[in-house]
Amino acid sequence: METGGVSKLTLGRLPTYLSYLKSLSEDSLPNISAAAIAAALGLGEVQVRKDLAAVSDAGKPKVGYLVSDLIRDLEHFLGYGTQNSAVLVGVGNLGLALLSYTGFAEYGLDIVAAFDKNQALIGTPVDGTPILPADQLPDFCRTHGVQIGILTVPAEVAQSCCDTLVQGGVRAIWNFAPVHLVAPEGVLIQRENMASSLALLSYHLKGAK
Amino acid sequence: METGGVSKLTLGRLPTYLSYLKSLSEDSLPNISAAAIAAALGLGEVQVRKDLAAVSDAGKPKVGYLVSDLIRDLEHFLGYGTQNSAVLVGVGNLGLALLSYTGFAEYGLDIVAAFDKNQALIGTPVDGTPILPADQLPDFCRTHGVQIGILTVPAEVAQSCCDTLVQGGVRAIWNFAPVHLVAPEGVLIQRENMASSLALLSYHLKGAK
DNA sequence: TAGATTGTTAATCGATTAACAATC
DNA sequence: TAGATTGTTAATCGATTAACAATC
Repeated sequence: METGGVSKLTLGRLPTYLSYLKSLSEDSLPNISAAAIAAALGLGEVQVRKDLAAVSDAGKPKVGYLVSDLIRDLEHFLGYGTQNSAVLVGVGNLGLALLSYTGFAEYGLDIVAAFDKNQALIGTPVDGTPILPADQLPDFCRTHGVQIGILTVPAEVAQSCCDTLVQGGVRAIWNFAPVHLVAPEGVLIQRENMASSLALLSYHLKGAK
Repeated sequence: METGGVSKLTLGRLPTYLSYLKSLSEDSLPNISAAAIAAALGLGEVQVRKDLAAVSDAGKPKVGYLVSDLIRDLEHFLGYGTQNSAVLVGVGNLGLALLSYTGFAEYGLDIVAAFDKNQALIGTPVDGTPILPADQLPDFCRTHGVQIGILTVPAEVAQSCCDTLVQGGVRAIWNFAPVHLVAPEGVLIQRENMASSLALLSYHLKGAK
């Protein structure tokens, strides 16, 4: 998959830099070196420099980076200025949690509606987000130009929900269901694989006796 | 970090194989080939074979794998038979969602208690899990031999909660807070980086015009 | 036996790291 | 100027893939 000169791994680290820099911005020092960032985040110095060089030319020898400029460049590169509208499909426990999480706006994500097939849930908005019947999903996406679908449905129905989202013109899908999804060329499937994380935890404990 | 001959990436794929095989087990065919698994999961054939070879010797030329044997070997390797007790710290939206998610038991994870500093939450169990005051955290972990800590607290307090967990003898931490945590040698920090996923989604959309 | 499928050894690819050059 | 720090070019490392050998 092409990401325009920036590797997926680099791209995945950029939000970490950004959030670290933001946590710093109250502090008085206007500048920071790549070495300092690396130390704070437990990364290699050269890696940090290479990552940042791909995104910003605000670095000055001897001085380092101006924190505010670097924040601006990272936000611009990540597209956090422009909001992407999203729909959430599947208002179970996890879906509810994501709906009521207020931090997504900061990442340019705007959840405009949620969908569920359970009639009992429909009509009562969660934190201001309306919950609509599942059969309105494709029309809603088309009408509102929704670009992102968040899938928090059971594994068994994830693929069919994915298909419906694609029908509706959605071009990126954040999949929390523990299954592999198939979608046409041009539609990004980003899987949040919690089982994978759990495996790493569990294996570490097993190995450590 | 050592994982005993199996790379982190391989290890991360094993739960995917396992869950796919389980979804298959109702079907009548007792055998499956690595090629079929690869096709279903969108992976390379050789990669699947290599991953499975690290975990099982149930593969037979011409026949493939006996699904039930492969499931057994994967579960054994991942340690899903032995339950690991865990505590959850921070009963906000995400914490609540994880508490009420019933699927973790399948992965050998047993959340035995949750902790919060908010008095209003304490005392009322969520789905059978008691919520206790934060100051009892280290003692509880020691007394109950808790091995895993799940951190769903705000970024600002994540490091200090992490330290408390380590004090309590916890040896693996699943961190949902958007910060880098520092812990002593031997304590695994597994970060669930949602911001990273969002960056990939957002960047894909930006690139696709 | 022939062929399908596994498992392994060697080649490729991509990301990280190390060494160096550039510059404020 | 000297030194700190950036940015880049080359070397290393690890994972994936391709080619092959083994075997039921």
